[in-house]
Amino acid sequence: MTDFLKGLNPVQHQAVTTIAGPVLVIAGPGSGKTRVLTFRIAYLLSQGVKPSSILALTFTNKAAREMKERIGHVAGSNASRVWAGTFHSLFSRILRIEAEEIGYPADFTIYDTEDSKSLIGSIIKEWNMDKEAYPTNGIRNRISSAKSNLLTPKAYEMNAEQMANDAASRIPQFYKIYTEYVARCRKAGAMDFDDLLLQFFRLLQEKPEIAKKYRERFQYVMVDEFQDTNFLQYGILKKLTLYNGSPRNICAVGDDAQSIYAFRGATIDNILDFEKDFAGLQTFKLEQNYRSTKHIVEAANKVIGYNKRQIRKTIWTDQDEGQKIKIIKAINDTEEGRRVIDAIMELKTRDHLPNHEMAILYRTNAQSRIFEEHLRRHNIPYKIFGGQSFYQRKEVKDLIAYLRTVVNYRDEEALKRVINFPKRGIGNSTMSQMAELAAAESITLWDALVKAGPLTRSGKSIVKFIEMMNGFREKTETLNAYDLALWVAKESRLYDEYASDHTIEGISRKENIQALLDGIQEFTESDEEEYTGEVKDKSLASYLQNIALLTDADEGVDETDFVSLMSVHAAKGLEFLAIFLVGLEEQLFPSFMSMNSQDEIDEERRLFYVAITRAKAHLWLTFAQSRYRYGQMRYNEPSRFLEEIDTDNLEDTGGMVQELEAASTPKARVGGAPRPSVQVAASVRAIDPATFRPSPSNEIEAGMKVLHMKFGEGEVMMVDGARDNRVATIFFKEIDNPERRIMLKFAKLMIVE
DNA sequence: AACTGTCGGGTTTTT
DNA sequence: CCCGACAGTT
Repeated sequence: MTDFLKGLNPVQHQAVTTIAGPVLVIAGPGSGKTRVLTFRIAYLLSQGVKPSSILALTFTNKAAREMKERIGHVAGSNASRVWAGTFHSLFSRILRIEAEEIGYPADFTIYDTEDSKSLIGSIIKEWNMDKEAYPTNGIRNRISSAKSNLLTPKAYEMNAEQMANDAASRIPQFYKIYTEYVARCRKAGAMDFDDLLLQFFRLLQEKPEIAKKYRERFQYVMVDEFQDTNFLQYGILKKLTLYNGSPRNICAVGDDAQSIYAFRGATIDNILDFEKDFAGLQTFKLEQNYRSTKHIVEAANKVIGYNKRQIRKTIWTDQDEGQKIKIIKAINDTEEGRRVIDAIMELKTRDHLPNHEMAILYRTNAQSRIFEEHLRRHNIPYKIFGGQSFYQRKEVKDLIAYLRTVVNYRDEEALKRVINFPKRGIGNSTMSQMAELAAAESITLWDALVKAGPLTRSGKSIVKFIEMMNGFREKTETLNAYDLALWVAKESRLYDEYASDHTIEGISRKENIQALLDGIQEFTESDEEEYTGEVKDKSLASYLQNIALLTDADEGVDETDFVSLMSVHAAKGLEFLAIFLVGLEEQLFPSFMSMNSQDEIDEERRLFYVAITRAKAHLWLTFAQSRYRYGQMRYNEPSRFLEEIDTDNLEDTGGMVQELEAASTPKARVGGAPRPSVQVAASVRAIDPATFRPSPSNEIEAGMKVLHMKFGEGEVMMVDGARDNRVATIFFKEIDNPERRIMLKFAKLMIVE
């Protein structure tokens, strides 16, 4: 019955079979984390736990799907009835049932980021506020973070610290926008992404009998990637598992070293608080890495050692040394692409690696283009994950907006999107009037349109539009989701609008509309809920709520053997035989947006750690000396993270190792003697990256005092070599082995005097 | 109301 | 470079 446990190592075994009470599993990369999670569920099932009383929360749909599939392998058909899915998807499903309890319609719509920004933009415009001072993006982030910290608009206004902060940031009106935003979402019968968590929290908080229902139902709660949970998500977990008489069966799995969503409010404080909140917590550390070879594991350990705050653990492997990590230095971004594809071709022909064992990872999605071009040129099948998802394309959103308006006439953002597309003579000035009317009479935008009637020239168009939409609404009674969507696409003239466009873009738009319709049809035909295994609600409203949470278009790829291209964030949790981590340059990785504090740099470093630990056997690190950015050629230095890898783990090709060594390690050692490890003494005072401005290398001369980010203050003893090859001997008094030879081309030094 | 051209700004990671 | 916002024109 529990034969499947045999393949586990002792710690894994304990983590799987300790099912009573709170459990924390700290799981290093490649340590069999997913295995532990899935086996744990299988073990619960084997012990007679009902599948529907297990709640398994993940962060991505992909992770959830994979988990269910793997439970299926171990536990059979029971697996499909386990509630396994993302926080957002599972809670939205519950909210759909319970929404009316907290004043939302069951057919509430979900505002995506674009809708939220658009709504904030409208508010700022309607109130004639300065949009320089109140940028929609920043306001949205602030609202999101307020919600994630359980600060309601009222609590926000009462919070002196927040208000002082806003005053100092010259956005004293922020709380008013926040208040209005929340009111407008409510009026529109809409929840944004954060609401899916926040409203569920409120439900548990304010409705004891409902809280009781879900507490009784979810006897076993499991959370994957616990390091990425925010305050609100942890709050929900506590609501579900901490109450009088609770069995407190909660199991959190995570790795502080892989926390990469701090920018979104995730905090590893949750891991630290977990111990305090759940007395008797049992902690298991999975430290053996089964994924990668020694060179990769050693490099990863070395790099992450530069981070300050972390939970102590030792990741080790008993695998072979394996191949050393290869570095590619390219002249520019085009050459970087070419050389990565050359390496891919070599892996294919010489090592016979299939495409699906190779991935190109980058910091920003925008970097994918060049690799795409080269792959296409070589006829290598590839798939890009992330980036603009199918459901975010204009034409797809247009049709969805029609459907949203049909389902929920209060949905203001959807209404604004469709009212004059295709053009029907209802322009901006009319809509501004309507918005004013709606505000003045406290009615919805839709009701304002109805009320306006045929008073002006545009009024006739409005009446026609309303009649059309009402016609659609009546059809919901008789048509299924697919037939209705088809009817709407045709009747609204949206389909014709795209079909009459014969440019390449237009054709692809039409195809996307078609693909969306196909997707709706598929939805109406399958019977089981993907994440809960329950009988599916096939209404149009249910469909819309479903797709609002999808990011990757799960379009079936014709090819099954493709090279994967994705951001490092998207790669979390995955593994490949060969990884190409590209664009390793200062400003890009670490990103210039995240160089303002030590904490931000540390998060970038964790991201780098996540990236390199995806590789099982082959790892390439590449950088370009120049690349196009905002239409201009930019020159960047190699990423600091390259210097942080021990040169012993790097393959010596093209002189790269010497260059990096010169940049960051002591003078060349003799023969094969063990080299002193590059330990930075703890006494080096922290240098604030914000004020650190490297001086041009050609200005550095003997006798100067300089600052180095890692080594602190130093005195230049001498400089030898010429132009590009100038090497300085510098005495850094704050570190062990104070005398360092540094290749000026690579080092970042700031002249002090 | 709709279309056209110009200007200036931003520019990360994701449910 | 690639958007979107805006002003000016039809």
